[in-house]
Amino acid sequence: MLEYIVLGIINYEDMTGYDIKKYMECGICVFYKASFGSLYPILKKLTKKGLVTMYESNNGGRNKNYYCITEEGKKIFEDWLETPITIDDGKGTQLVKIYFYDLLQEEKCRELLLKYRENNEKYLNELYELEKQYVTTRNKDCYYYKLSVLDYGIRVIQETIRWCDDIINRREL
Amino acid sequence: MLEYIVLGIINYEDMTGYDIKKYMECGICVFYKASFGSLYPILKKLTKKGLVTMYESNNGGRNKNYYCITEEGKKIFEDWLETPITIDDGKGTQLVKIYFYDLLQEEKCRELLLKYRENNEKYLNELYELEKQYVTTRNKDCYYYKLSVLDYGIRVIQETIRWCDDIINRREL
DNA sequence: AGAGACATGTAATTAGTTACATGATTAT
DNA sequence: ATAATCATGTAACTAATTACATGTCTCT
Repeated sequence: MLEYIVLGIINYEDMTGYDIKKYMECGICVFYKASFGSLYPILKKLTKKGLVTMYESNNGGRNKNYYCITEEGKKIFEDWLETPITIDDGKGTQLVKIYFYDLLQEEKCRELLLKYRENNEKYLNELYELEKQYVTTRNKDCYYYKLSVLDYGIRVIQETIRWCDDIINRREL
Repeated sequence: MLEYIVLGIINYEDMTGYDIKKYMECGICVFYKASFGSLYPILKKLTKKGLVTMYESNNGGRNKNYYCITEEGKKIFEDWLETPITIDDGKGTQLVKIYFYDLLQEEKCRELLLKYRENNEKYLNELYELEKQYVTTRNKDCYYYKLSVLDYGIRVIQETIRWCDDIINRREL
């Protein structure tokens, strides 16, 4: 996951590892937090794979290692970006893809968002099913927090669907 | 994390690894999904640590490996349960603790939930700050999806706070 | 001179996944 | 009989964290 995020970020602009971390802290952090301990090794790995290249640069000051995406890196990133967003991990980290959706054509974007919305609807129905089972087979009072947790899942998915609708229709946020 | 969930589940009732997985699929799955590849090794690890014990049982049918929590296991689990829920991971997996909150005394429970609510308020303000920076320093149209992602984070936290209020006040869900 | 941010990295560890492998029991 | 579900496990791999280690630059 982080590999793709890194590719996506340096796709906008060449950056150092340190810059990438700072960049992530203004937005992507909502879904994903990176540590230097994962970031630097990933930059080396991507270099070895030929998806990025490194060059040193000293704009007046000290030497810094800048990373730049290669053509192959761009391709790998774009393929990832265009694969549908899955919800089966339950953590929503896949949602980070949407952060980069301004790179997609409007039509593709709409298609992917509608697909994602649809998957959320399906998942929501599964949660409703689970809830129904709880309510009918168990004593409600003993399971207050267990039901609450299910309710939380339902609320988040409901909000996700509303949000999808809003961004698909480009409503004022 | 999964270690504590496993402890929490067999704390209710002795179970096999297979049972634990089934059990998780009715509720906890909202936050956490386990595979057998992680579950079985964890059961062995917990046994080695002395937090659970294993016994074979054949209720008429084939032999199955049942796991039972020890006194020490209970202690470890309860300590984990009573430590405040963190939100800094951004994935919300820590929320799974609430699933087990019926084990806590009402007062402790309320205290932990209020603390969690408070942390969410703080985090929400950080997100508002980020959003403000985006809106003032960048061209809004180029950053539509980046802003959307921030907006999503904000909405989820807002919903989380509402949900906290509802369960603290034991409102009908 | 010292604090704090900038900058890069490694080592040990933790936590988990996927795929594979095997076999028993139950319902149709 | 055969498919589905029950049941247990291992091996190879992936992904990440935390703590450590080092040093530079900028501002006050």
